[in-house]
Amino acid sequence: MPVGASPDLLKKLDELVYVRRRLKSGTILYHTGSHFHALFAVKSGFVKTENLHDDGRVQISGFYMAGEIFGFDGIATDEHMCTSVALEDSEICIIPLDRIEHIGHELEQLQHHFYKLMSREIVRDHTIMMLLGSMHGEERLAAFMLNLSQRFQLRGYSPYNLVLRMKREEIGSYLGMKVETVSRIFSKFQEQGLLEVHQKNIRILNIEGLRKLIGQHPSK
Amino acid sequence: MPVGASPDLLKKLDELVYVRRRLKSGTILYHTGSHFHALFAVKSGFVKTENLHDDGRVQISGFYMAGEIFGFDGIATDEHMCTSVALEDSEICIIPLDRIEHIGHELEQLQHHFYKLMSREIVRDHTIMMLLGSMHGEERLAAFMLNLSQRFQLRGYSPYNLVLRMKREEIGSYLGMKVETVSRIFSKFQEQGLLEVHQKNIRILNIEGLRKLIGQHPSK
DNA sequence: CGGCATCTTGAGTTGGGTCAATGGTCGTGG
DNA sequence: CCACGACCATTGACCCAACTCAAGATGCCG
Repeated sequence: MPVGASPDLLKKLDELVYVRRRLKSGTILYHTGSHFHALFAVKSGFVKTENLHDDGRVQISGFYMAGEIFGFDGIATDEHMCTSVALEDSEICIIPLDRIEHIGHELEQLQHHFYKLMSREIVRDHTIMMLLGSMHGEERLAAFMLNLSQRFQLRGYSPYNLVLRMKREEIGSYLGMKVETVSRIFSKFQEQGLLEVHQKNIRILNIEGLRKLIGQHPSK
Repeated sequence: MPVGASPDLLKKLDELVYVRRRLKSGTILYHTGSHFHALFAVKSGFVKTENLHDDGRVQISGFYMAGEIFGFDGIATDEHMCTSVALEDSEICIIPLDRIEHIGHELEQLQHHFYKLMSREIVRDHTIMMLLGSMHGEERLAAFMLNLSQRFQLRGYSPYNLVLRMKREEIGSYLGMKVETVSRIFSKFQEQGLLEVHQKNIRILNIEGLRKLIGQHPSK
């Protein structure tokens, strides 16, 4: 699920960075319809991207943490097709696409790296589609926690003590369920000794238990 | 939702095509884990891509018709992350990625075209996520029919008389619901005079009605 | 300390799943 | 040309996971 970048690539990215920018929590970086001019790399903090439907429904399509890149949605039509919002005070790097394409022209490997990044985003999306299309609530939340845990570890944080940056409602939107359901499942996981939940602080007590949960009800 | 290519691009693609290949209905073109070596353009016919979970669950992640390109899932790790299957006798073109990258090196516009194609796939996936995460069965099927209609039109077929190439079960897998539910909703749409359903032949009688259906139950 | 947002929990409802039976359609072989 | 069998689609009856509505609980910030 994570869309990350190797340290190697990150070094090269430094040459691409146009500006760094600080975002207050809640800041909208771009929204649906705004002109695409660059990709964004999360330097620190947490960002969500969400798709808004006319009738007011919202679907969160991604959460991005330090080291991850987002904004690929804007390349197709030169207009962003979703909205990105900082979930906490964050710092992001702005990477104009034409610069990638230009430097990629000289540095064939960089071009390939960017194809890989986009492909990874596609694979990640397919994972979410699998989750939304064929898993039960408990499996979805378990998969989500495991994914976060893995990404935290990748970024040098503990894979067991997570601090969620999003609220329950946002988790629900991402996983295709209502706040109440998210809350109930958290409680259930706690009763089962899988997690310890204190607000946004989650401690994973039984990671194997979470793993085994997925694929338990191969019904749906 | 569609991932297509402009006629302009298609012309350039001709230079990239390595081989054409005929596929019998049911042929697997690549499967999860197989080595990635090329992208594929549908010349004629119909192809699906599906993600398989260990426990046997299947999630169809895309349907591709003439003029559309698939296989981007393999770029991330040089291994395909899903399985592609021909839904009817089809003809496809094989486009090695290194050739794209090479020619793209000379022809900057081509490189940009490919970024656009991948971005379009990402945007399409987000649409499906929205559908799976926040729509009811009826809305999903309505959105699916409208999307197919639009793609048929784009390829020069009637947008009203559709011949489905996939079975109900596959529609269900794509839309995150069971065969029976797909069938029930088709029947309901027919009763309401929105569609005329004869097996895989669907006639759209009231396209506006279908559109209005989406966003009707902004609940979920 | 008060006010507001977020989170949790309970009770009742329902959309869509499960299971089971029936009905069509098509391809094959007698 | 018709009969058989395999596969696919439809329909009905029943059930359950997740939704809705409503009430509290908890935590955060001025």
